[in-house]
Formats: sequence, C-alpha cells, structure tokens
Amino acid sequence: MIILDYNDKRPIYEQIVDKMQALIAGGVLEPDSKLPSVRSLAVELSINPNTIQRAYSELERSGFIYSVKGRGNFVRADEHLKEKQQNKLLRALEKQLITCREQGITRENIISSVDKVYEKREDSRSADAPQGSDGTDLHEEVQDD
Amino acid sequence: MIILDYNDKRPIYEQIVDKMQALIAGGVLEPDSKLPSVRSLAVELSINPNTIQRAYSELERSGFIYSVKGRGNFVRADEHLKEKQQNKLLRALEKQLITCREQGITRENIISSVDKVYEKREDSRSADAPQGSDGTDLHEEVQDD
Amino acid sequence: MIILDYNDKRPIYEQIVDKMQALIAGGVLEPDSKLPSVRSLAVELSINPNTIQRAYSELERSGFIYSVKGRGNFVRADEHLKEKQQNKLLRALEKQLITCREQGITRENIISSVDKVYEKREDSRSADAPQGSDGTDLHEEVQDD
Amino acid sequence: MIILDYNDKRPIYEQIVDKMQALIAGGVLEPDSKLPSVRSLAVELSINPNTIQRAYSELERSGFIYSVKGRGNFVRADEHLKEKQQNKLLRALEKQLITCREQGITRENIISSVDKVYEKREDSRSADAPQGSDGTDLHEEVQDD
DNA sequence: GTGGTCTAGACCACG
DNA sequence: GTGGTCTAGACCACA
Repeated sequence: MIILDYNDKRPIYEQIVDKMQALIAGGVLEPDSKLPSVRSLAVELSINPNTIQRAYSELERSGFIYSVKGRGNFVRADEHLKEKQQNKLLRALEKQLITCREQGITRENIISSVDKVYEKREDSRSADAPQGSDGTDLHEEVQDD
Repeated sequence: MIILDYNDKRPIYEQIVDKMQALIAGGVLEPDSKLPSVRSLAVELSINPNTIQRAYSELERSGFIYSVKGRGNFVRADEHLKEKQQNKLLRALEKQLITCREQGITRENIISSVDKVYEKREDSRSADAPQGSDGTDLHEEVQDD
Repeated sequence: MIILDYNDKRPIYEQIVDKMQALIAGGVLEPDSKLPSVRSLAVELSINPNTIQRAYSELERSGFIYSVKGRGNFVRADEHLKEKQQNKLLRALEKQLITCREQGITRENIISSVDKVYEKREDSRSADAPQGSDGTDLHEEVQDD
Repeated sequence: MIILDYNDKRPIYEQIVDKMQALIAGGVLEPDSKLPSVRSLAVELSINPNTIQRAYSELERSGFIYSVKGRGNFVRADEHLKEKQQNKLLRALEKQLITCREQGITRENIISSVDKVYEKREDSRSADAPQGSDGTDLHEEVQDD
C-alpha cells in the first residue's frame, strides 16, 4: 500500500504522512478503521518503529487519525477532511500558478497542461477505476535542471 | 532586489538561486551583465559568503550564469533559458495537477483557480509591469493544517 | 450512564474513575448502593474487564467505594466525600489560576469567565436539574494551538 | 531557567514546551532572540538532544519559534501570541469551572479562590517583581487523593 | 499486544 | 557549529 522512495529528498516520515493523508481523504481508508500498528508497519516497510510513530503523531496532530493507548490508531471520522485536503491542494496549486504567471507562462499554456492531465485520466477512468484512488504522491519533488 | 525569508523552510542558498533564476529568465537581469560579487552580496544580505558562493555555483551548474576567474559572474546569454525555465515550471505544475486529480478535484475547480490567478493579474498588468517581474517565489511553503 | 470518549487522551479507566467520582460526590449514586458488576459494566461499555477492575480499584483506593468479596462494589457512605471532592477541584483550580496570573491575565478577566460559566447555568438550573449531575469531565483536554 | 520535574507525569519535552511558551508569551524571551542550541540545552538539562529537538519542533509547530537550519532557533515575532496564549488559558479555565459548578461548588467559593490567588500576588508584586514573570508552571499536575 | 517517551549514537544538509 | 532525520534498543502505561 505504501511505497517509500529513498531517492526522494523528503524525509521518510513525511512520505508516509502524505500517502496516509491521501488514502484517508480519498476514502480508501474508512472512518474508524484501524491502521496497521506502529511495530507491524515498521516491519512491513523495514524501517524503525520510531519513524512510523512520528508519522502517526503528525497524522494525529493534523486531525487525520486518533490514537488510543493500548488499542491502536484509527481513522478519524471527519466529514470535512476531504474538503480541507482539497482546499489545501488548491491553495498550493494557486501559489504555483502565480509563479508560472510571473515567469510569463500564458493562461493557454496552463490550460493545455490541465487538459493533458485530465484528459489522460478521462480515458482511463471509465475503463479503470471508479475515481481517483491509487497514485498518491503529494508534493512530489522536481528535478532542478 | 533579493529579500530573504528566514521563516521560509527552504535553505538560504536555494532562495537566492530561485530568485536569480526568475530575475534572469524574466529578463530583468540582461545577458552578459555582471552579477554582484560574492563578497558584496554577502554583505548586502548580511549572510555568510559561502552561502552566496554556493548559490552562484548552482546557478552556473544549471546554466543561468557563467563565471570568469578574477572578473566575476555574468548572466548567460541563452535564448532557450526562458523556455527551459517555463518548461520546468509546467512540469512541476503537472505533477501537482495529477495529485489534485487523484484527490477528486474536478477540472472545473482547477480552471476556477487558474482564472482566479490570471484574471487578477490581467487587471494590474496593463497598469503595472510589462511582464512577469519581481514577485518570484518558487516552491513557496504551504501551511500543513 | 457512562460515555467513553476515545478521542479523549486520558486512559479509559481514568475516564470511568472521574465519572464515577462525580456521580458519587454529586449524590446521583446513593451511599451503600451497589455498583454494576465488573463483568456487566465491561459488557455494557464493550471494553476489557481488566479496565473496569482497575477503575474500581482506584475508586476503592481513593475512598469512594468499598468492595465486599463475592457480593460486589458499593458506594461508600462518607459525609465528607463531597467536601473532599470539592476541595480537590478548588485546589486544582487555584493552580491554574496561578498560571493565569503569571501570564498576565487580570483578575477582571478571570471574574468575567467565572460569570460566563455561572450565569449561563443560573438560567438553566431552575428549569433543568436540581444540582450538578452528569457532565462531569475533569481534566478535559484543550487544543494546543 | 528551566527546571525539569521528574516526578511530574508529563513527558519531559512537554514540560519544556510549556515553560518556553510561558517565557515567550510572558515576554521574558524577546522576539527574534536566539534560543539555546539543541545540543547545549541538552547538556545543560542533562537530557538527550532528541528530547530538546522534539520540544523545539512542537514550539515551531505551534508558532512560538522558528528555526533556521545551520543557525538556530529563534523566538517568533507575533503580536498576537500573548493574546492567543491567554485565550487558551482562559478556555481551559472555563472548562474546569464548569466541572466545579457541576460538582456543586458555589460562585462564592470560586471567587474566594480567585481572591486568594490574586491578593497574595498583589502583596508580593509591589515589593518583589514588576509583573508576572518567574514561576512558569503551566498545567501543573494535581494529586488524585 | 498497543502507543508513547527517552537514550545513545550516527549521518546529512546548511552556514 | 547549527537543526533535522533515522536507527537500535529500552522502558512504561494501557487494554
């Protein structure tokens, strides 16, 4: 379910947080369902339990999960999570759009990119998945040159 | 010309690199014009000269400037620089668009954001600046929750 | 009678202890009346009997109940219980008041909060409940930021 | 400046966070002043640097400080911090007041406690300290019995 | 078994 | 020297 990318500059715990947020906001993980335990996920990803612990702490802090001592970590039931998540993404997108605009990229260029991304999906969606679901790479890094 | 933001998570040298790249690609710094010396810029920004040196090295590596031993650093005359820069931005944008799509954001939502960013500017552009100019914060940070 | 809050950071057994203490000190549970058995309460709350056992042990230790082997757990008849409970609350309140004072909060601010809490209740009390009754969450958690 | 209480149930990092928040919101630590480095404070308190790191992370997350890699941690300049901090305390106080009210404690009892705390200070203030400053124990624990 | 905290020691990026 | 991440291993409280 979660694939770590050691070439990614972002820390491991952050990669986990992002994937989990996407999975939760995307509805793949249902409210009140139990997440893998800290130790078991650590074994599964072959990383240190402390790193999982940190990821889970972040997720709890940001309201995606709640943890009960002695029982485990559970997906928080919050109707507005998906909406919040989407707003966050849109705000981030707008910041990037401003940069594009400032560098002289035209609105047409942008729309063209949007279409490229969305039309590709439109094709595969009907034959493939019910809705955006699997690829969950938030904030992916971009090579500098 | 360059304003450092210590609240920004990105390292100082990277802020400088991004700013310079924007200034060069945007045409504010003209081809073959001389950049401030490492030492003077370090004084001006009151930071460590090593940091400036690193930024200049990065800029040289990515082809935005060239350095002449004993004379200084100069803006590279490259017709395709602007284009390369824009392509880089568009590729980054598309990655984020994919994430948006995967989280269930509709094409309409995206277009709406695009319009928000571009319409606002259309107004000010005619009265203000000929083209993308100063506000050039790439990769700007976004609050997590 | 008892509602567990799994979002609450406090351990389950402590939530039970606090609730019981409030019910007993508030007179809802009368002296010498029998508490639900460990097993039945565990079933009712669908939690581990060990947890109930621990809560009851704590209650016995702090003098709120007494247990008779083979017969069950009973509310202790102690005239001073209510008073002790109130003193405990007042001492806790004073500790927090000291913190408030140290952070520059004025006596007027405090009084204003006191009035907010007590006036609201004055209205509802006559039409509602004879005295402090159920909502009895000690140490309730407060969002950090 | 910071005294750890190993008898306190609260984790060490949280004790540090609370003290620091009090010191910052109380104006003892001035905006943009540098905090002790992670390592040096660890030595001073004779605890592990990781623990300090965690405390500082929490402080940054909650907006009290900002950190610059390679330079250190600095007090954030935020006019509203003190206000926010006081509001947080007042909200926590009100929760506790509700509990008091529910346990039958009268408004008079409360006021009496408030006066006890504030009058005592009024005496010592004129002869002692200019304003609430030194004692900085937020959320202090209260014995159960 | 679960989560949570802490230590000891290491490595990296930044300035 | 600074902060930040990660590992390994330990201990505790809770259910």
